[in-house]
Formats: sequence, structure tokens, C-alpha cells
Amino acid sequence: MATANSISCEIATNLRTDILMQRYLSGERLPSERDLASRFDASRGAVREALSQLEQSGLIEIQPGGARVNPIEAASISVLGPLMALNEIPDTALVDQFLQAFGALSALTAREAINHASDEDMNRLRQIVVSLNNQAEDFETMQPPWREFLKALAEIADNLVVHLISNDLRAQFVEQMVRLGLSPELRKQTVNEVLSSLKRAITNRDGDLAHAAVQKYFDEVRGAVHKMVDSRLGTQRKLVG
Amino acid sequence: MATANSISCEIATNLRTDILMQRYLSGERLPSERDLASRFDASRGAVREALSQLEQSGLIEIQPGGARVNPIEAASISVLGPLMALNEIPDTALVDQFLQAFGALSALTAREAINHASDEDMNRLRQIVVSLNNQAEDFETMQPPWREFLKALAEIADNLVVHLISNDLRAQFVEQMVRLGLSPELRKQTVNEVLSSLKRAITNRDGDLAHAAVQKYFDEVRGAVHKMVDSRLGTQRKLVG
DNA sequence: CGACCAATTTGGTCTGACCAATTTTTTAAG
DNA sequence: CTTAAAAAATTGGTCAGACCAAATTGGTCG
Repeated sequence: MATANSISCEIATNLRTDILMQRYLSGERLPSERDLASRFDASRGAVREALSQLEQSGLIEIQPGGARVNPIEAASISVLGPLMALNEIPDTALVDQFLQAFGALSALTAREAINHASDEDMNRLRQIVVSLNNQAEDFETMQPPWREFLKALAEIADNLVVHLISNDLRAQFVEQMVRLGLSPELRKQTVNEVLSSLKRAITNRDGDLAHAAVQKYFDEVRGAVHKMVDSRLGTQRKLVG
Repeated sequence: MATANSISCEIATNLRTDILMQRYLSGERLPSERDLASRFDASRGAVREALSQLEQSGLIEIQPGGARVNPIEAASISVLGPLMALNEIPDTALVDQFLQAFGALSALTAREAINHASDEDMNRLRQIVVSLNNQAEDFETMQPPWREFLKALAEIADNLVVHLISNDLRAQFVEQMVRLGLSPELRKQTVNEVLSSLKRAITNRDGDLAHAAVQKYFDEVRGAVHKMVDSRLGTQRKLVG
């Protein structure tokens, strides 16, 4: 957001954190706009803009008489980023859930893309898979072509709904992922299996195979992230203990 | 939104429609807040709140110097509802994309739920499937228990990410679906196959089978909706021609 | 033609005010 | 003492006018 430095944004961030940390419980009434204004040493207008943001993210509900806090389950995806940023160590379960959802949507995208791709599209995909094959050694170096691959699939599949969902998910998670320098170690054999499946899927125009391959890749990432976080927690305990 | 009747909301709706109908092109600059205020005969504060909403939905980007329109692909899910509401006749492709995405996420939910359900959960699911079986004649009557089934699966799977995505999707689409009184005619045989698969999945704790069954159900709905819209367009042409 | 500088425009914010609706408190009746 | 009605205080929604810093614009000069 361009107005990230603005006061209204700061107020929104503060209140959002308070709500997500359950300093305001669900159903509870928020302080009045005038109270908040004086507390944040800001004008009522700024507070109103902040509250408006929180309302649109589904965290609160503003009514004449007062603003009330909604249960988190009633919110929109845009709270996931702040929710993850809450703790220094990311919530493992949340990361896993993200990868599951993103993986399912990516797999869906892959199937539809392969099933509807033009010959030209197929060549483009083939090329990317080749470059993936050449850099399949390390997760880091593999990331750029992999993202390019997913992007190409998304363009071909041309599913606006999935595209917008993926936008939101990326916006909420990628920042958090890089914050931690996640670089899970994928098993080379699995990666190679995925890549060869993708090749075959492209050659034979087999959408279901592409679906399975992408799904398999994300499942591998999930497993690797789990291992990584576990070991990191292990070392942390060592440092602490 | 509780403030649906407010002026700021009205301004936001107006501008959103203008943007979605490409009366403001991507990259173009929006009129200044003062201009908009005078055009809508409102105060600058109201306009600012409206713009703030549009910015958070990703439709525009506000910067000192002016607000610019973003490409639709950069927006968030919350634009899907207004996008569908644009035309009287819903965009068939968009409905299909929605069902695809929602189906994939529901199938994912089903697999995880079945894989992690307690015995108690399983009994609950079994009961719902039985009631589904008893009302499998009509799409309408089947809807309530089916929704209950999906809801139960979601609760068991307990995946916040998928839950929030589904929230947004429902919020954007369900309203539009009922607006058109969609009641696609599912093939009874397919429905029965789905239900028997679900039974087996529950009995054998087979998450993958549940995944496939739910996927199959949504695919059937997709096909039925297509047929329905096609026939509806057909009669419409008759009326016009 | 391009670089530079001043005037204007624009977003961000503040103050203070008014209204209608809701909430809370008080009051009066049972 | 409880309850119902009425009055007061609170709250969100909106408006008008003002100021500042940053960005845009337009004109000027090299």
C-alpha cells in the first residue's frame, strides 16, 4: 500500500494487531472513534479511515452505536499476513495450510492450462521445464524458473478467480516466507520425478498428470518445510536451554 | 457491510463500477479527491473513505500526487461480486471458474477432514451423508444438507487459510447465484455415485476417495450449470428473435 | 531539445461543528 | 422492587474550511 506510512494505516495496523492478539475479544465493542482519536493522538478522520479498512477486511463491523469485533473466521484473506507476522516464529500449521491451499489451486491451474494450451503455449512451457531441469539442484536457484512456470500456467489457464485468490495468498505469505529465509531442502529424486512427469504431461497433453505433478511438488515442499522448521526449533531450544 | 447505505459506500460502489466497466482504464489517473467530492456532491472525507476502500480491494493505488487505476488482475477477491453483478446475465466463464476453484478447495478440505477426523466426527459425517441420500432427488432440497456437509468437513479439516478463502468466495458468489435462481439439474446416477463414494470414504477413512467424490460432484454441477445457462440463453434468443 | 525552477495541484491531516440513531441513564409508574 | 417510559449522553456519518509536504505541471533558460 502506498499509504503504508500514513497515520491512518498505522492506526489500522495497531488495532489489527490488538484484535488478532485478542486484546479485543470477538463481539466486544471497540472504543469510540473519538476515544481512539485521542488515544492515537490523531484526528477522527484518520481513525475513521483506519476503521474503514478493518471493516473491509472483515475484522470489525461498524454500526451506528459502535464498532464490534468479528470472529476471525469471518475475516478475509488479508488478515493472514498480519496474523503470521504476529509471532517471530511463523505458525507452522498456518504455513502448511497455505501451502496446501496454494498447491491445490496451482495443481488445478496446471490441469486446466495443459488441457487448453495452444501449441505455442506448450513450447513455452517445455522450455521452462527444461530450464527447471538444469537448475534442479537447489531450491533457491530453482525458485525463479518455477515461479515463471506457475505464472505461465496461470496465464494459459486464464482463470480470474484462481488468479485473484493466488494474488491475495502471495501478498499475504511471500513476504513472511522471505522474512524467514525459508529454503527447504527438497529430495532430488522427488523433484526429478515431478519434472519428468511435467515433461510427459506437456508432451501428451495430459492435464491430470500435470495436476498430480504440481500437487506432488507442493507436498514435497510442505514436507521439507516441516523438517526445516522442526530442526530450526531444535537448534533454538539448544540455544535457549 | 453495515455502512452499505452510507454516502462513502455509494461513492465507492459508483467508482468501482466505473473502473470495472473500464470507464477508467488501467494506469489512468482518477480525478482528484476534491473533484470527486464536488461531482458526488459530498465532502472530501467521504470520498477519501471510498477511495480507501477501493485501494484495499486492490482496484486503485493512492499516492501523493494522485490515485491510479490498477489492472483488474492485481485486485483482490472482493471485486468478483461487483464484477459478476455488472451484467444481468452472469458471465458463464466466471461462474465456471468459481465452481472450479471452490470445488478444488472443497475437495482438499474433504481429504484433510477424512484423514484427520475423530470417530465422533465420522459419525456426524455419516449421518449427514445419509440425509443427503434421502434427499438426493432435487438440487434445491439437497442444498441444505450438502452445505451442512461441507461445513462439517471445513470444521474438521480446520484449515484457516482455506476457510477464509471460502468465506470470500461465498460472499462474492452466493448472492449472485441466488439472484439468478440457479437450480441446475444434476444427473441422478452421478449424484448416487458421489454419495456412495463418500460413504465408502468415511467407512474406510479414505481421504483421497472423498477428495475425488467431492471433485466429481462439483464437476457435475459445473456441467449442469453450463447446460442450464445455455438453454436459458437459447430461450432468450427466442424471445428476442 | 532538454534541464531546471517556480506555481499549482494533490494527498494527508487536523479542528470543530451538526445531525440522526443508538445507547445509557434517569425517572415515573405499576 | 420491578418495569416501562422518557430524557440525556454517546456514537457514527457527514460536512466545511484550513494547513503542510510532496508531487505534478508549466514555463523559462541554457
